Amino acid sequence: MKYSKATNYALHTIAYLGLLPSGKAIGVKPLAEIQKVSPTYLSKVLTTLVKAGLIVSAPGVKGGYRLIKGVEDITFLDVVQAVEGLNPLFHCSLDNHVHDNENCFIQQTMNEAEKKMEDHLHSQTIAQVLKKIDQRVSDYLKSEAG
Amino acid sequence: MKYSKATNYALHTIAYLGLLPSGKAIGVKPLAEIQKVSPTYLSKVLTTLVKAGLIVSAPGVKGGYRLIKGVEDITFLDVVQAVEGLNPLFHCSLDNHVHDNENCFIQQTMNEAEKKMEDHLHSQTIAQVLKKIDQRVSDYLKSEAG
DNA sequence: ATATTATAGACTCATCGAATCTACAATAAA
DNA sequence: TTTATTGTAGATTCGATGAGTCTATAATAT
Ligand code: SF4
Ligand code: SF4
Repeated sequence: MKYSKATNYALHTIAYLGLLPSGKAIGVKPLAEIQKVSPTYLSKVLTTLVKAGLIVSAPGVKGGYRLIKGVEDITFLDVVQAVEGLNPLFHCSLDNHVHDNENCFIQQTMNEAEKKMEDHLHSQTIAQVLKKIDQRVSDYLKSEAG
Repeated sequence: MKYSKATNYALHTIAYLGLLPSGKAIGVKPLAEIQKVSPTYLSKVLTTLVKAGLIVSAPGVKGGYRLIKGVEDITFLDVVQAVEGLNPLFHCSLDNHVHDNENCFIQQTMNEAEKKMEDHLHSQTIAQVLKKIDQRVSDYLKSEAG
């Protein structure tokens, strides 16, 4: 079990967008170049973020992607769920309702555990990334922006 | 991202073993029958639990699987990690060490979140499953034991 | 109009979960 | 010691899905 690469790309892209001057958009090409991924694929990932309401996109010459909300209002959970979806990590194997799913302690425990993880992801914002990010990372991202 | 079916089988099997009289072993066939999975595949899953030190196996006529420790000493985390492994859910995409991995807030946050989940899984034991398990489940398991 | 940029869909490829099959090793009971 | 029983290991298969490519299309600023 592991997070998809798409989640990785999404998190990094959001952080990168947070470094831009407010309201400024940037195309997928430089974003893809930094992360060493193909533009078309990254675009596909970013489109899911658009649909999730985290960023907006605009075609055309001065188009690209930009944040909607401030980075202090975007949580890790927002990004992770936008990419990974909302299905629980653990799912009961029995389709037939032999068991009382409501009161099943196995499901309950597994879901509670997942919730703990989600709670933490919800408590951390992208703003904190930009604050605490290692200076070298910031410099690197800025230099790659060209 | 989701837990494998193997984790599901493992959790249920451990719970089932916990229902047996102390020290008694049971073969893979009834275990597989209850969970509607092939014996050979379940055996493969259980072998990983053997290697993880959660259960012991014995070949031969009166052989089978049985628990080593009491159910109050087996945590969800034990079972989950035995099957899913120890690799973190999130892994940095950059091989080259352009960034300071130690201080990266993205990795840090994702790993902390995973740890929250693990902490909860560590706090819950199989004993609690057997205590809180819905009576119908218990009855079902026992009846299937034949 | 035209260059630029995002989007959508079909498609490919590799990986991995899930499972099967078979051969083999170990053990208790006869 | 033989024999039936049971777990183990390896090779192999199958399908789903993550990851990515390619191409065509739509939208927009200049
Ligand atoms: S014990 Fe819980 S998780 Fe397992 S089959 Fe029953 S309801 Fe599902
Ligand atoms: S920002 Fe963190 S997770 Fe991303 S590439 Fe750098 S070290 Fe890795």
